[in-house]
Amino acid sequence: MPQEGKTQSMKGIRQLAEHLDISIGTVSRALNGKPDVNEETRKRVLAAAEQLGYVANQSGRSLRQGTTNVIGLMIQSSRETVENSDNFFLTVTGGLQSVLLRHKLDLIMLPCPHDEDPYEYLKRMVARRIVDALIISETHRVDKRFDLLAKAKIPFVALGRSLSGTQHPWADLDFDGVANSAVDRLVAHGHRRIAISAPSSDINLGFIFVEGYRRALERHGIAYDPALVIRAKSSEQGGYQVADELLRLKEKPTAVILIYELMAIGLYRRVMEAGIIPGRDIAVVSFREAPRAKFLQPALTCFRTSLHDLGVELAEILLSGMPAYSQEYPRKTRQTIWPLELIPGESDSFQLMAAE
Amino acid sequence: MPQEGKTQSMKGIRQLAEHLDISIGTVSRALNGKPDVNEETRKRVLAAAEQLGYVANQSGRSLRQGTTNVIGLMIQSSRETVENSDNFFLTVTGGLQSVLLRHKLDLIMLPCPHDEDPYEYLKRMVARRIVDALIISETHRVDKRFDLLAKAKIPFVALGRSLSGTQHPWADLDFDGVANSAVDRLVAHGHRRIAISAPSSDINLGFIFVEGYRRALERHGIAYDPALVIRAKSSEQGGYQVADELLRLKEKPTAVILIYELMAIGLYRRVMEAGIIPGRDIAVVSFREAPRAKFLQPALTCFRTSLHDLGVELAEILLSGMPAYSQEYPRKTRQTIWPLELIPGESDSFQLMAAE
DNA sequence: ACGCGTCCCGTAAACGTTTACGATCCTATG
DNA sequence: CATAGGATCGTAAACGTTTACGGGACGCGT
Repeated sequence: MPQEGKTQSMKGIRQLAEHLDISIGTVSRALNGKPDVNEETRKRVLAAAEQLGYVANQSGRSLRQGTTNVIGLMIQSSRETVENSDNFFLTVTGGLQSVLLRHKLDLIMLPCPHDEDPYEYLKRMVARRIVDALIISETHRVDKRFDLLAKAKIPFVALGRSLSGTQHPWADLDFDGVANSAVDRLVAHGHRRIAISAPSSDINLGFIFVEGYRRALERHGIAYDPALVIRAKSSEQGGYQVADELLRLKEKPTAVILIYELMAIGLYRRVMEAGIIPGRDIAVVSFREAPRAKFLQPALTCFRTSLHDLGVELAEILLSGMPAYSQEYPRKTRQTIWPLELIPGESDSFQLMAAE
Repeated sequence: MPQEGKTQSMKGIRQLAEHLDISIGTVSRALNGKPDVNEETRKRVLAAAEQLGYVANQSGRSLRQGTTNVIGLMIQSSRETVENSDNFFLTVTGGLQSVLLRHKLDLIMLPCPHDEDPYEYLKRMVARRIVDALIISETHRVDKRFDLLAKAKIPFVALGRSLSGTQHPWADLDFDGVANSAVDRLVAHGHRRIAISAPSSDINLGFIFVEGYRRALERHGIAYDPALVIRAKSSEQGGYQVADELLRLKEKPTAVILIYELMAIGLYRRVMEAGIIPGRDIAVVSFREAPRAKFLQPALTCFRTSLHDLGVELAEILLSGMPAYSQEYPRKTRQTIWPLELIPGESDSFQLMAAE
């Protein structure tokens, strides 16, 4: 056999078949691991495919079997959510891929433009049938996207819970737990007047975080004071602003809970401008652990989680909802509250004196 | 005609055709704006498609015309590059989409997993024929991906220049210019001993940045001292480390150029620990303008650019290389060095005394 | 009456796969 | 020997589009 055609055109499975002098059907079966094919011919086919660099045309395959083998992760680019910063999504993506790739499922990210309605964007993507299933993020408290996906019968999982009527699968960080642990810890250190910062309560995260905080206070018999809830952006400036507003209060808090560790930089600065030293005069606890949290002085007490593993969890929830994979990923519950672990620093390690 | 079937199955263009009692070919032509169709029937078809929610199946269309109408933006998730932080990619993506969407081209992001070779990943994506064209980022100084794409004849543009033999299209931030302007400005303020921080010179950015710096010094008749080039990570810790290394030098620099504004936070802290005050005892200039740059004290002198517009530029370069769009985006040159603008702060605003 | 051009539309063939079905060969069993 | 049945393979029909091609209807000029 002549050794020509190393990198020739390779039009498709048909050429591969006649190069091997085998029927096109057998080649397809060989490539896809179907049973009705001699092991030796399968070897030959795979070898030839490798050598000629043949890869099945995705369009043809999709058209025939109605499936694309692509999973979409829809993201927005609003700056309001804490998740946007850093490489939150890329880390989660890593976890997602680590399980999806095992099933030859490719992950793509679908970035919804600023100026387009996420609902309309999603509708287009769904209609185009470019993905088999979806992961949607930055869910709002009421989010039409759930109904759309349910009606279109396309499997999905949400990164972030919602209050939608239909029970849909989701995984979400345990912001409730974070707020609880933070309050518990601060109360144990003697604090009674604890402030919190959070994004707008329209964003689900903002709602849940403050709810957890409120209930934790209640549990400790501390009155909930709306003045201690500061809505701010999740940035250094946001932190600065939080400190600024807190300093204006008549009864100043002795502790503050932040939603994003970058805010601590601004908060530290602002309170120090006022002669107040974090970790001595005011306690600070923050979601979410990042290298810079330990870099601050005093080191920030914060909450850690593995976003990679959260991605794994999301992928498993998603696959459990796809008929082709559901027996491989059986599940009792398809809603996960993802735990976080408190990493003690020195920003809240002092004990408050008895006197209020 | 019965008003049923508002949200019925809608199998495809065939159903739409027989619902309208028109041939399938005409429907297709009507939808795609082809000439050979009566304007009135076109109206009818469009109305019916809208009402029934019909959208062409992408697989079928792709199969037939060999094009997917999807553009891919390949990204990695290495933390070594400055571009990874913040929402660099999301901002560029916005610019890309603003022009691509006008041509009904959808943009998807292709995240290459940590543990996969970018070259192999790209090969898979190309072979799958999931995108018509590609934007690749985080290019290395020698990058096999260019040859792969050239051989596969798939249009692409690189975000970041390279030294590949084949002349490929790219757009890149003007790091050379940044280094030049920074040096010029610092020299004008009386500095002669100027340090610089950059990522590894394997990354193209690291190479170019330092090269620009070296040539600028030369131009001013200042000797290039390798001890003043600090390779560090683009993070707070990196900035801290840079300061740390600089403080160890016998002849300490009076100014430092950073590659990433977040590094300034760490650098500020470290030098202040040593009793050195930024903006008074040492000048700091940094790429790249971000909200936090103005938030620092003293406010950081840095370089600004519109990443959105960079995305627009990238998209136009890309389209100019695609036969179907090239007449709409004629171009003389398909390589762009994207300018940045210096935003003066107070971190380098002092004049150095004559004595060295 | 005839030819010709224009406008619109229907027909059918492709695009590259997968897969149901049937055909062939071979072996084992009665 | 006859038959059953498993192993392996070839054939052809789908999947939903787009588009080249041809044809009918009509108007207009000769």
